[in-house]
Amino acid sequence: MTATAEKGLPVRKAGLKKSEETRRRILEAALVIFRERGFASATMREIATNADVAVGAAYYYFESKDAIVMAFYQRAQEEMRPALLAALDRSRTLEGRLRGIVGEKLTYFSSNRALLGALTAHTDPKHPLSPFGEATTAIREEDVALFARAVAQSAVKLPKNVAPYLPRLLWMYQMGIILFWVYDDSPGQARTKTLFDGTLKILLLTLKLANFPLLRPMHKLAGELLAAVYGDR
Amino acid sequence: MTATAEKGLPVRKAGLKKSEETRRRILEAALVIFRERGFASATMREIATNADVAVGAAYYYFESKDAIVMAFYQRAQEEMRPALLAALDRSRTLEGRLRGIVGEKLTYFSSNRALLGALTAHTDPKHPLSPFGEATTAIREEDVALFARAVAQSAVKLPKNVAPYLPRLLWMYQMGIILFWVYDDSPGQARTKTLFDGTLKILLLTLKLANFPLLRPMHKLAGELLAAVYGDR
DNA sequence: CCCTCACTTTGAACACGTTCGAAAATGCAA
DNA sequence: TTGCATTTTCGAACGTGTTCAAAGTGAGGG
Repeated sequence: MTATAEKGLPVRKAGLKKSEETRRRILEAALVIFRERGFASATMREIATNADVAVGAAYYYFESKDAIVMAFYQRAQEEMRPALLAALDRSRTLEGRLRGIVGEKLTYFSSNRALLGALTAHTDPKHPLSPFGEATTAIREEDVALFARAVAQSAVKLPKNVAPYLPRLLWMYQMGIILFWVYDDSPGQARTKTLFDGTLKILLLTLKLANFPLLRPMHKLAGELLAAVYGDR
Repeated sequence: MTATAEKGLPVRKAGLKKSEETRRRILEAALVIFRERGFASATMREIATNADVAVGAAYYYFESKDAIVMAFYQRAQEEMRPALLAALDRSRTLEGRLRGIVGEKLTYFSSNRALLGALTAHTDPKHPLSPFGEATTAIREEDVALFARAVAQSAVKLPKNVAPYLPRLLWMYQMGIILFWVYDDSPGQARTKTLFDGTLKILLLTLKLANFPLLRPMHKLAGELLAAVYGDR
């Protein structure tokens, strides 16, 4: 080890203004190029050049090229927060709230659809950009909490053994919709709208039907399965 | 363009024995290293060295590092074919057949779980290794046909509007199970077994319940949705 | 025997993401 | 101001996947 700073986490004393400016400039330069020519074909050298720094500087502020996308994602999470919370207030029904959440997200990301692809591209939980990995735990949990609130005061009554998993299941569902959207080539991503409308109806119908006695064996199975796979947390 | 051969597709005259031997040697060397240290950290130079050729030769036989994994996948498909067909004959019930198919696959890949991860890691249909992409169309369609046969003479009766999609849905389901298995850290991948058993029960129960009049609105929704999303093919 | 021509093999070279030692800039206490 | 530690910047260098012009190989025809 040398005298170099350890992780790009300045010790916060003075001069934090200027360095934040630089970090911001690099991020912005990167996003412009990402949007223009895609994540893969963007070059760290080019990003650095456009931000008027040397490559090394880019790596002083961002651990890796992936980390830049991650920073974009984190910023998105912060910027979307108010709109998402507002969406919860706008409607009391689960349907309205889910429409609100997913709608807000797709709107927010609409000009960055390809870039979002860099995030959804990795299934492997060990990959730093995977939506299922450790690196994204914080964001994911905040999101799950949002769905928990969406469910909380709405009129959905579920069997006790599946209810605790509903927020996580809804998060998964939302993830699927977004994933589909990212790779949806239809004009205006019309197919995603169809998919969302259709699956949402089915979802709500399923929740309603869940209380019929006929489906009791189903609850039991589902509850046991969820407990086993998710563990106890 | 030079006098170089165009695509690694020899014109078949003489000497095809030797070149196939070389191709095989490269593939084998690569697989050994992939299994030992994973796909990512394996090096084309190392693969070439272990196969007693120069890097260039490796690229003469395989378009890319990814293409080597693809070759592994194609070989797997061929080698598994008899066992999969046998599994269909072994049982007449859908449950038995699904268990057979998934069981055979997981058994076959058990010594290459990490390597399979290189294939399942990519969601993006444009990625050459994505299970959903064009590059894997042939393999995917053969697989879907297998599920079609599995459904064909079994006793499942489904509403006419969803039945045509069942093979593709089952393929998706299987894909999900395999994906879970690839990243399943539990000892002996026990969680995957739990997941498979549980979801399979739910799946079969759903198919049974599908004929109850109560669920008619569900069929309608599902049928319309599937038609819209899958298109007409 | 040697020439031809397609097939095969070679390894230097390229662009990429990333690392790192060192220098420059900055901030602060004396 | 000076001296010193910390933060920031730099860019050459490394290992990677991949490309490509050049050279090697060998079977069949002259």
